[in-house]
Parts: sequence; structure tokens; C-alpha cells
Amino acid sequence: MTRHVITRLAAVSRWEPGARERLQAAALDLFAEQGFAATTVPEIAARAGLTTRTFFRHFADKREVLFADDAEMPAMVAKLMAEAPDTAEPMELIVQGLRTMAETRFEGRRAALCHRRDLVRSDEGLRERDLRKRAALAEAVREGFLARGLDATRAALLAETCVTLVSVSIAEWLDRDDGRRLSGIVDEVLDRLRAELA
Amino acid sequence: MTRHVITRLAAVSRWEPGARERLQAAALDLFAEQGFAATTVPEIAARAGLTTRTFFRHFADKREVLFADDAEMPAMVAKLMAEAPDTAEPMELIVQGLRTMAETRFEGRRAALCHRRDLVRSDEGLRERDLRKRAALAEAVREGFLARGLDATRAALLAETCVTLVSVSIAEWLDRDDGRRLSGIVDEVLDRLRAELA
DNA sequence: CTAGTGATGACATGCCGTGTCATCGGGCGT
DNA sequence: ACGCCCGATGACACGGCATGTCATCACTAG
Repeated sequence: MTRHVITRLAAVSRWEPGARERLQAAALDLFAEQGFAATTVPEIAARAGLTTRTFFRHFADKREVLFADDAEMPAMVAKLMAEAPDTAEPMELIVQGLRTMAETRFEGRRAALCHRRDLVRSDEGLRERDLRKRAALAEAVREGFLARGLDATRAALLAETCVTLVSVSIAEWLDRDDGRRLSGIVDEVLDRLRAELA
Repeated sequence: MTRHVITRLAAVSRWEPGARERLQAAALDLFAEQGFAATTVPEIAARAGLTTRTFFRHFADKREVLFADDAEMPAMVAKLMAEAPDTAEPMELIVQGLRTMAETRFEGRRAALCHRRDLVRSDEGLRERDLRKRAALAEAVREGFLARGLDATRAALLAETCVTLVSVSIAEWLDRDDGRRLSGIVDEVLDRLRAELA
């Protein structure tokens, strides 16, 4: 009845488009204003002009909103690893892949990533989810190496090391506010790891 | 009133002792019987002869029951690192520490750890919590190295690598059912990592 | 004997996340 | 143009999770 009227007033379509984007924007706003824990899903949905139920149709849970942007990273990893020439050495593959990911997925998003990092730091639940995303990445790398014929232990070891390189490098990149490129930091961190294990 | 009678019959104290242990045992039983997700906190509490509220006084949430046994591991790491001689090289410290942890905290618990691993695999939420526990361990190692004067990047890198060694080694140890000792596997995994980064 | 302490029970509450059905607009075929 | 299906959303119900609060009771100290 009421919605009837509203819909007719809109006179374009039944739903405003971009529900997912609106939800995401509303969530980020509220998280910034009140913090993550103090923000409820009904609040987010209301600000986006939608219902709670619709929120959960777009995001599996409240935490997921923060990581939606990087959802396709595992698939990207899989693609990169599948397309690499068979002759590529594992560590060389990692270095190349990290460079590509740094340029296409991180460089230029520094401010947003910094903001997200602060939010993640503020909440245990978000920290858990962040770790899970890293694990998903590691799993993609591991499967990529398995598909290339490496044995299970080697694949796992390389995958974990790869993710260590990423996370340590990104932390460094976000902490130090000089204009250094992420890919350069990755190279440096890898050198330091090599020195440690020499 | 009812409890009155029961208490007087017990004639020892108002509460049966070991509430925490009973809750943990009840939870493990139910998880094994029905799986983690299908088990509710009221169920666990009822089987332990306690109330839901009391469950949450002993465990922060339902997942935590599974990891209560390893709660003191970060403190143990801190202690080990603080007591090590100042002359110890970082990687040597890690190797020694891993050996100690393997012998005192893992060797002999293989069956239980295997069971827990299967449970953790069965539930996303448990996987997240498991990752958080690993992260807590890494954090302890990192702080230990910071306290020893290492710079932030090096400490983080060593800590992450340390946890990678632990988790890959334990996975290997639990997967292969030969009688190999965990500490031996750790040595082998470290050798393989060194070879990878040579 | 009394006051304090600490673990527990009892109750209320709010949010999370899901299942289910109804609704409505757009696309598709005829 | 008509009618049908599909997909996104709303509306509602529901159970579980987690927490705050107060009362209760045994034990302990003085």
C-alpha cells in the first residue's frame, strides 16, 4: 500500500539500482562514524533504503562488507598461475605474481586500504575475517602450485610464504607514509627473508 | 528449592567442581556426535548440568571451547623467548623453540589434535578462529623478537615464518600416519623452505 | 555471628542470520 | 499486445548467540 505509492512515484523501476553498492557505502559510512561493533545491520540497511533481509542477500554477514572489494583476488591468483609458462620457477612465479597484484589491485588504493586496516584493527571479529581472506589467498596459491605438479608440502610452504610476503609488505607499505611503491617493498622484504634463511 | 535438596545431598559445596572441564567435555562430545554447527550452547550447558549463562562465563563464545587447551601457548612462547640467551640467533631461537613446543605441547596429543583438525575443517567459523589462534602465536613471537631489539619488519617476517613452519609441519605430521616425531618434521620442513629461498 | 566474595541461576534483551512466502517490474516468447 | 516466467525485494517469523543485571547461596575472614 505505502510501497505502492512510493514505487509509482519513483516511476522508473521498482528498485533503485545498485543496491549492493548503496549497502556497502552506507556500511562504510556508519563504520567510520560509530565503529564496526556499534553499527547494526538494520541501521546499514535503513541508510541504504533497504531492509535487513536484503542486506544479507548481498553479503553473507556484517563483516563481509569490508572485504567485498577483494573478493575476486583468489580467482585472479588462480588465473595468473594457470597462465604462467610451465618453465617458470615457483619463487620466480611468486615474485612476478606479487608484482602484478601490487600494481593492479593495491597501488592507488592506499588510502582506502589504510582506512580498512584501522577498522580491522579495532575489532577482533574483523581481524578474524581478514585472516580468513589471507588464508583463502594462500589456498589459491597452494592449489595453483598443486596444479603445476608440486608436491603438497612444497605447495603449502610456498603458498604460506607468499602470503607472508604480501602481508608483511603491505603492512610496511601502509605504515611508512613515504611514496614508495608496494612492489619495491615486496622485493626488499623478500631479500630480507632470504637473508634470514641463508 | 530443588537445587537446595541436591546441594544438601552433595553435602560438599554448592557447586560440583570443575564446571569448566565439564562444559568442555560436554561440548566435545556433542560436537563429535552432531557436528559443531548443529550443537547449541544450551545443549552443551544442559549436558554439563549448568545454564547457558554459565557457559559464557567460562568461554567467550562457542568456538573458544575447542581452543581452550592451547590458551597458554602465547605466554609460553613469550617466556621461552625472554629466557633465551642474548647471543642466540633468531632462526636458531625459532628452531629451538619449535622443538620445545613440539615436545611439550604436541607430541602425545596427536589423536586429539587430529580430531580437532577435522572439526575445524568442517566449519568456516572454526577455521577463522583457528587462524586467529595462529595469529596470536605469531604476535607473541613478533613481540618476543621486538623485545630482543630486532626491527619491526624483521620481527614480523620471522614471526610469520615461524608460524608457517609450525602449521605446515603439524599438517604434515597429522596427515601422514607414520610414527615420525613432529620435531623431525619441523627440521625437514625448514630445510625445504631454505631450499626454496636459496 | 556478620560481612564480604565468588560462582551460579534466573530473567530479559538485542542483534545476527536464515527460511519462507508474497509482491512486483522487466524480459521473453507467442 | 498479451501473458508467463524470473529475479530482486519486502514482510514476517524464528531460533540461536551473546550480554547485562540482579538474586541466591556456600564458603571465608574477622
